[in-house]
Amino acid sequence: MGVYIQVLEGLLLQEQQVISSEKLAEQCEVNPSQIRKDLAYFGEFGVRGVGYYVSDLLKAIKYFLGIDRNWNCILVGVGNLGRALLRHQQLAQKGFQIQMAFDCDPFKIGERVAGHEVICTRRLKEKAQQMQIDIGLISTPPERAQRAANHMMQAGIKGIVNFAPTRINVSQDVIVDYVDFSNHLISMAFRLSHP
Amino acid sequence: MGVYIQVLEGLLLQEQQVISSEKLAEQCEVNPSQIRKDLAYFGEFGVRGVGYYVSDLLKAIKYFLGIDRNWNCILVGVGNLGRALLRHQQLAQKGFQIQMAFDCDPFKIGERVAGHEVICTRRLKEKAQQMQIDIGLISTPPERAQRAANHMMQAGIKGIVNFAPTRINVSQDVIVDYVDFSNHLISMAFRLSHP
DNA sequence: TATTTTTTGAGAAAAATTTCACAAGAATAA
DNA sequence: TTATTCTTGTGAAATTTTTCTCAAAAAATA
Repeated sequence: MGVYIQVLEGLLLQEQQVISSEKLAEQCEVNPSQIRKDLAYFGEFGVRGVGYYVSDLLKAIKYFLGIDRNWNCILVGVGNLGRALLRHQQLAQKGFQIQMAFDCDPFKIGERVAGHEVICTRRLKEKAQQMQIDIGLISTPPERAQRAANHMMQAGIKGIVNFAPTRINVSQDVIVDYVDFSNHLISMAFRLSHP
Repeated sequence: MGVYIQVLEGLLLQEQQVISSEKLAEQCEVNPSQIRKDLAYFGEFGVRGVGYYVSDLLKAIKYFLGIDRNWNCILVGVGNLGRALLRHQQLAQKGFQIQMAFDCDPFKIGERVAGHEVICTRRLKEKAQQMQIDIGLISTPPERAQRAANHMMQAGIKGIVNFAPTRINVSQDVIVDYVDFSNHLISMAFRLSHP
């Protein structure tokens, strides 16, 4: 689904107004039927004999995915990855704005990174509740991920994206998504060794 | 599959020698049958009535996935994400060693990042061929990703992990894997808006 | 206007994945 | 030794996902 947005935004930039499922499929490297099924899932957006209107389709997808608005995020763990996330343009552009950055290292607290002052993690609840925070990003070392998650839960955050390479335990009403680059490299190693 | 490794390494650290598919499933948040099917795929590693020997299982999985050895990697694009990848301990620990870093920005060329001197991307072919490079990582802005991929293909690299949020075109014998964090945040936004 | 071409939407078919259910092997207890 | 308990490996069943196929709608052409 994210691929569709990526490709459609590219088309918009090239000022292409209409695209068929076949052409879109080519660029996304999937089957045309797949695309039609996916898009039909949230309404009839195509026009038979014509294709899909790029701009309308993009709006519809974004609305459907819930990214037609801003999502307030906070980040815990201002290491290398944390800094990369804080400076990442792409996220803010897509409406995922990292509003605050936390770390428990006294040497980092007070430092400014990409326009944010690094705050002590213990002040997370207090600080995060001043603003409605939707999503928490964890980029701590694995051994501190659970504590970061606990702080986030105490602040009432219901969505956690965990970049630390470890599982975390959360209450039932909290959604966790795991991101681990090593998995991609492992998958690559596997594919290269089984030609 | 990557989850299994993560959890098993945790168990190894806790010096737990044996684990049942049920317990492993619990920690990996999957179905026990799933685990047994997956593991049975590359041989009979369990012992009925007992479970799986953590250390043996880990070795077997790593062998099967092709990560029982080192993989030489290079990176193109020394921006924020590139720096985070260069400094990322996890990757090197898993045997994915980033041997060289390239960038086309004259201000970055010559700079040292995590023990690597940043080299001009035009010298990629020449430099990479001095050592057998297995995998190329792209962490450039999207508009430079294709060029980075071309350089990698010219150097004979057959596996590309693309962190830039754009599709790239490669010859048939090259494997590409796409990594895009925004997709994870999009998926989170979707799940939070459809409770 | 009628015919041909294009392309969607959706039901049917096919393929892949996940889960169930249980025989069989291994350990423990009686 | 024999019975009981545990837990794997695997064929069958269920579910999900993907692909195929084609009627129907829209545009282009004659």
